[in-house]
Amino acid sequence: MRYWLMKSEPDEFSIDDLVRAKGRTTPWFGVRNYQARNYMRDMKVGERAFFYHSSCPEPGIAGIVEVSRFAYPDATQFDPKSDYYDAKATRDAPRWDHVDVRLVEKTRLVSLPELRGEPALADMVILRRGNRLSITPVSGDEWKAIVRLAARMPPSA
DNA sequence: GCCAACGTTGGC
DNA sequence: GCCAACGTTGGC
Repeated sequence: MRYWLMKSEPDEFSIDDLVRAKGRTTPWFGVRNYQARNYMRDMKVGERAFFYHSSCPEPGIAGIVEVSRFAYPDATQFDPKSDYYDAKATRDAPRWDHVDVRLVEKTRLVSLPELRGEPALADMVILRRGNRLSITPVSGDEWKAIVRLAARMPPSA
C-alpha cells in the first residue's frame, strides 16, 4: 500500500470542484509527463493521495482522495479541441493513462510554509528544490505527519 | 512578471 | 547519443 501526492491548479480543478463532482469522483486527466504517468500506472485501487493546490495564492494540501479506478487511457489526448490533445497518440497506441480518484475528505488547507516547517517532512519530494513533478510518492511516515498536521487547528500566523 | 529548475525536442 | 535551445512549472 503506497501513498501519493497529486497536484492540481485550483483554477483548473480544485478540491471544491471534486466535492461537487458526480460521485465525488474524477478522472485525473491532463497529465503529460512520463514519470507522473508511470506513477499513476503503479497506483492500486484503494490507495490514498493528498490533493495539492499548486500555482495559486495559497499552495498546499487541500484534501485526501483515493484511487477508485486503475489506470486507463486519458480521453483528452484524442480530442483535437482539448488543451491536452496529443497528435502522436492514437486509440491503438495511447500515450497517456490516468486513474480515477474519489474524495475521501476535504481537509483544512495545510499550507506550503507549514509543510516546510515540519521536521518530519524534511526529505519530502514535493519540498525539494526544483521539484515540478505533478504526481509524487509519499512515504508512510510523511503521510502520518501530514494527516496529523491537517487534524490540528491552523497555526495562528 | 520574474526566474530557477527541469523535461523535451531536434539538429548534428 | 550529445547537447543547445526552447517550453513549462510553480513559488515568490
